Amino acid sequence: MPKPYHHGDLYSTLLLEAKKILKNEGVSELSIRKLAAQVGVSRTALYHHFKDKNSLLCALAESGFATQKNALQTIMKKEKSREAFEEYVQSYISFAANNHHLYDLMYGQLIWRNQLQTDSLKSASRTTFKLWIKWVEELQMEGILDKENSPLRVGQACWASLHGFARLVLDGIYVNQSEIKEMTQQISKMLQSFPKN
Amino acid sequence: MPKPYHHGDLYSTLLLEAKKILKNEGVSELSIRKLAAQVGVSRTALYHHFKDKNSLLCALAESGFATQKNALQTIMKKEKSREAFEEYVQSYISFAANNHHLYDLMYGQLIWRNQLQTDSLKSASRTTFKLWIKWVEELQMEGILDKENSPLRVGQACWASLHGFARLVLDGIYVNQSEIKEMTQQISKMLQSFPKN
DNA sequence: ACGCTATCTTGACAGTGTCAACATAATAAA
DNA sequence: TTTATTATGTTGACACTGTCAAGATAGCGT
Repeated sequence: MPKPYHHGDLYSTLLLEAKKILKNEGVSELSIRKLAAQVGVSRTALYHHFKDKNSLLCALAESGFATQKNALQTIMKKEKSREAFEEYVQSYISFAANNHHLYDLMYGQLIWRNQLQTDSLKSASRTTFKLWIKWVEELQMEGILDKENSPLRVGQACWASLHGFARLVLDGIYVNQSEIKEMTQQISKMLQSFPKN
Repeated sequence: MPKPYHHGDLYSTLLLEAKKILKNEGVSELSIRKLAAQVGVSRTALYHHFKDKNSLLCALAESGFATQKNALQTIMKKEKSREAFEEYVQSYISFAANNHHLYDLMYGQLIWRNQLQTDSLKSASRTTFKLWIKWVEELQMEGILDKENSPLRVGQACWASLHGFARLVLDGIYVNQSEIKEMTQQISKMLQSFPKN
């Protein structure tokens, strides 16, 4: 039986296969033509399901925000403690390390520079960020994070630090694996607020 | 008089013109063919002066590390104070903001991922980093930065925060200009160590 | 059965980096 | 000074890339 002219569920298949390529080879190796070949479809079939390559990348990034949001939600159910905060910091860096190329996509210039985000991606990332700020506020009330500044400010500052460290690790500027865990702990401590006396 | 077959100083001219394109249009718009056309030379003339495109990009990044090193050197001559530290934080973010695409190149994955750096670039960046660590040590001795950890660790952690914030600004994730200065101050404060009682 | 629309295909175009082969100029050796 | 060598610049070609236009095929509602 020859393969049918219509694929049936090309949208999902493309996303799935694109995820594989992204995970294994990185965004630089994710070309539309290669993806199409791997799925067994012509070069331009994708354009009936995604506006362009950017839309595909946005869809991939969006799924990343969903998993990050889930991770946040589960940790927010736990007791608010310094240990929980460190655990989150640890998991944030782990997520970045284990999803190298996806993280690039989620927070990299490829999509964000020049505001190329899909509306759908915008709202997904905003939702995740808002949840993060909410948790920061809760931790502030517990005295774990600095109370002197607004949840938004503290959340932004903490996230900047996490993101910066993640980037340095991912970009190969910090490479020593044993250092990384140690440094993660230190950053976690550095971000916390401790009683002054 | 027709233009001579040999350019005379093509290496410098290529670097200069590449810098212009990088500054005005970004690395994504810096193509070898466009650069060659702009200089008035054939597409492949560059290959007699640079091994490949990556080498050209490394050379550009290298010049960035030189200016960052100079900035560090001048501020290190000043009195070691909390104000000096904040000034450096401010200048770091300013450098990133004013040299958008150059900063991308210096710390971005394009060069660092997969260890594509030129030996020359490696040593330039290492020199700048070592100087930074040295200053951190001096600030530790003044009680401005945390003394409990090694200069290397504290320097890495601080730099991660600066880099992270710079990236978020450059990638258009933080855009509000008025917020940026305020946040820079907060990060500067957050990184400093204050007496516990 | 007919027409409409969604889906998929091939052909084409303007880009990209870079290798091979060749042309020209400057420089070192005879 | 002539000759050989090396440095520098040129054109042609190749394998890529994303995406538009036009045409082919299938499914679905009327």
